[in-house]
Amino acid sequence: MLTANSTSTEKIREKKRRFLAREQRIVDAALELLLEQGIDRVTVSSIANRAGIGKGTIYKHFLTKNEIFMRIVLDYERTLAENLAKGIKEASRSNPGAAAKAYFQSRLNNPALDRLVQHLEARLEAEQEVEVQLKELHEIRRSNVNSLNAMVAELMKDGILEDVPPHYHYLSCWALAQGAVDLYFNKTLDGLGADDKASLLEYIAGIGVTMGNRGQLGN
Amino acid sequence: MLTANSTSTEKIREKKRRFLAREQRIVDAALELLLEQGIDRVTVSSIANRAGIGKGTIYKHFLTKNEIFMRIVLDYERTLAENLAKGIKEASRSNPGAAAKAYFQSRLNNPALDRLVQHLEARLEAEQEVEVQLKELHEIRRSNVNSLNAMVAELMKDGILEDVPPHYHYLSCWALAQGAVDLYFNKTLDGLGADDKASLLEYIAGIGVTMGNRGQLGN
Amino acid sequence: MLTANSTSTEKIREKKRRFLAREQRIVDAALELLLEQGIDRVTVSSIANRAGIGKGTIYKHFLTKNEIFMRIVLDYERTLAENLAKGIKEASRSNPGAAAKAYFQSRLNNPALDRLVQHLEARLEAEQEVEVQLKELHEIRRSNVNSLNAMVAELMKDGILEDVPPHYHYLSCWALAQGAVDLYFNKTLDGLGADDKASLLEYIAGIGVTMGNRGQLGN
Amino acid sequence: MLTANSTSTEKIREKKRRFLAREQRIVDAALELLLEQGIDRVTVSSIANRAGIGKGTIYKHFLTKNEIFMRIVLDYERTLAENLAKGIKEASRSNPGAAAKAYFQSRLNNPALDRLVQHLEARLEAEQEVEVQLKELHEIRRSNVNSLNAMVAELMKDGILEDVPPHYHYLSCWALAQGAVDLYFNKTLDGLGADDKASLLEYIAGIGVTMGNRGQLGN
DNA sequence: TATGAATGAGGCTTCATTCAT
DNA sequence: AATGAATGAAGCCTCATTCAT
Repeated sequence: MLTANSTSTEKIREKKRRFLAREQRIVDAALELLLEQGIDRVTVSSIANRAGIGKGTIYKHFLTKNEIFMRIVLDYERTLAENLAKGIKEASRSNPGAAAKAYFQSRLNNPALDRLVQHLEARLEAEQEVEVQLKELHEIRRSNVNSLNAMVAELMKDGILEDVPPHYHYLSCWALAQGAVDLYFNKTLDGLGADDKASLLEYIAGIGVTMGNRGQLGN
Repeated sequence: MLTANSTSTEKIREKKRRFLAREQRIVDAALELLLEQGIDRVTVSSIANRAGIGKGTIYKHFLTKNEIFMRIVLDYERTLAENLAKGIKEASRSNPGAAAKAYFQSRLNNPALDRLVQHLEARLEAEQEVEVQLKELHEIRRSNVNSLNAMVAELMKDGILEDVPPHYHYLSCWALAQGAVDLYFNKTLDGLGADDKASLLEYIAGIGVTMGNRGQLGN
Repeated sequence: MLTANSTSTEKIREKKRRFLAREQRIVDAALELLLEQGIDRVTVSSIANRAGIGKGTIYKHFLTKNEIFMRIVLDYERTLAENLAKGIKEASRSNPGAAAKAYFQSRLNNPALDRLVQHLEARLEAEQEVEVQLKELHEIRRSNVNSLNAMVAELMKDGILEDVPPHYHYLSCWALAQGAVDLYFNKTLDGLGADDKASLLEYIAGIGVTMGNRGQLGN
Repeated sequence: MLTANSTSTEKIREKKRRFLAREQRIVDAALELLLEQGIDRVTVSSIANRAGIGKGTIYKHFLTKNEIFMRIVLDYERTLAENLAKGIKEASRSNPGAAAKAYFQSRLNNPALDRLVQHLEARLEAEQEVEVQLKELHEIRRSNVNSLNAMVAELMKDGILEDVPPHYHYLSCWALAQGAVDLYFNKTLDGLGADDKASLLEYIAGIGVTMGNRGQLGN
């Protein structure tokens, strides 16, 4: 009996595992295609093809095409939140820029992906069919915002940061990251070599990490 | 004959004038709709309706729908270039941030429009049908780049700016502006009041105007 | 000027005429196919093919496929209402069954069509997309009902009809007609010859015309 | 051996019993859903869910979805035939309307079901995949027809019924019942209260039971 | 010259049926 | 034997573009 039971449990688990693996395959296939061909050119059919499954199977995992896209956005935002959380933990008097650094690294690490996610979100933000997930997205961000507010308040109390409303600091940071990503893909930069591009991003990240610092001015 | 000729010339001119006026009406209508309803919801039909002309007439002015969008992008970029040119002219030892300020003002003046143009460009950059206009767009930017390079080199020679490759300066500026716009529309910020939002943008613009300044460092 | 004007007016009229003619072609094509192949087998594509037009053209005339079907139902009901109205006008002491006769003739004249319309209505009555038209349909019927109530009340006052609620009379009539149509298509009757079928319908119509009559009993 | 054998036989019987029970569960589930949601909205999946079994299992019992529907139609027709047979047995000089009464009661007892079955049959009558069952359906009806013919002939001989072809009598009856059911569900009647509706059906049934009677005429 | 009706490629989604476990 | 994940045919609808008037 015991054996039979555990076998059956295992089977169910195995099934679930495979189901989730396939779901991931769908998301991965979609992501690949989005990066390769652009949002407009990705169809449900092409995703299914790339994932090596039938078109109908996709709809066992996602209610609509937009839900797949939304999933990509949420996954990205969650990873970002994790990295940011780590950075916030490290941030301290001796290392006040840790959070900003973590944030920049996370986003500029794969600029193409970051930019894709931005554009996906822009398209999804008007679709009611993903309203729920959009709320979840904003929830994740709100939670980050709270952590950041706390951290920044601390740094300001220590005189490390300029005394402006806390969110000014990290929102500027965010803006710079966002812009850096767009910059990365701007065709006007195509004249620059890859090395030069990388240095540029580093330079910008440097601005992001120190901007608003009192330290720059003082000691 | 002379009278007749001049009359006929006038007629032709009048015709041209009206033709151009209508073309502008199309572009204006498209822009209105894009801002009101989002890129995905704007159809050629709706543009024609809003412009008060027939759908077919649009195709006397533009070969494709994307050309209308491209036109909006180009118009925007040209205005931006003009404002930047003015700023560059004003920039000097006593007012080193004039260019950056002009740039930020121009873009953050109407963030919705700036963001729209960014997204339009993102969608158009893979379309061959507007290849020519895309080149023109990059040409405008390249020309700005040259002016900026000259200006920045001057400021660096005067010790006002950090000694990094010149384009680092204005590209950072660009990135920050780009990001500020995205920030402005991020749903997570919906908690902030309009006043607070405006202050934030000002704060960011302030960073943009001074970032890279030696002054900060060297006191 | 006058000529030009009248010509232009004519042109517009001609256009409208052709537009409506095409709309009718769509409806006719749909009706043909529905009768030939059954509701389930009729697709928008097949309607377009039969009508000799493109698939997209259909959507210039109807918002959805169901609207075409609804149109057929409404057209039928309107014709029925007209015929009934004529019958009601003719109904009198000396010819009390005129309305019933008109009604039966109208419906049993083309039983296949009548049955189709019944089935179409059954399928459409749950679709919100034709809610408005459904209301219109019920409006037409309600209006018939009022006329009938008046007529029946008159006949009852004259002692020609049994003294039951007025609507009992015509609703029985309706029921019988409805049933006669179904009967006509019942495969079990396939053994009967066409002549016999026709006689049967006549017999049933006879019942319909006289049922509820006092005259039969008392004269 | 004997015991073992009988046990094995029992087991097989038990198996069959359970198999049939499940088959009935499927049919019941389908019927429930059809009545609740309408034909178009019932899917094989939903039937399986409601029956509490897997989708695949349904295909151990029925070759196609339409076969389930066909089964419902046949079951209904068989019940109807039984009730009619009882009515025919009771029909006599002193109670000539027994058959008609039985028929009306059977059909008007649950109008929703009756109407559903009509619509199911209409959809199935063109499907070859249920050709065999359709023949069976018609066979049941033909058998009824023979009994009815005999009965009506008897009543006519006794001068109770009008002297028209025998099938005229019961087919009129059928038609009226069919129509009464449709009537019951017609949205135009929604103004009537439930009581009034019931009275109406009774009135119609009354017509059905006596129509064609000589008694009416001959007083 | 301006028009807008006509077009049809192409996208998304549903669901009856199959089949490996 | 029962299951339900996978399948893909088939249908509806949109909209950029064309072209006859």
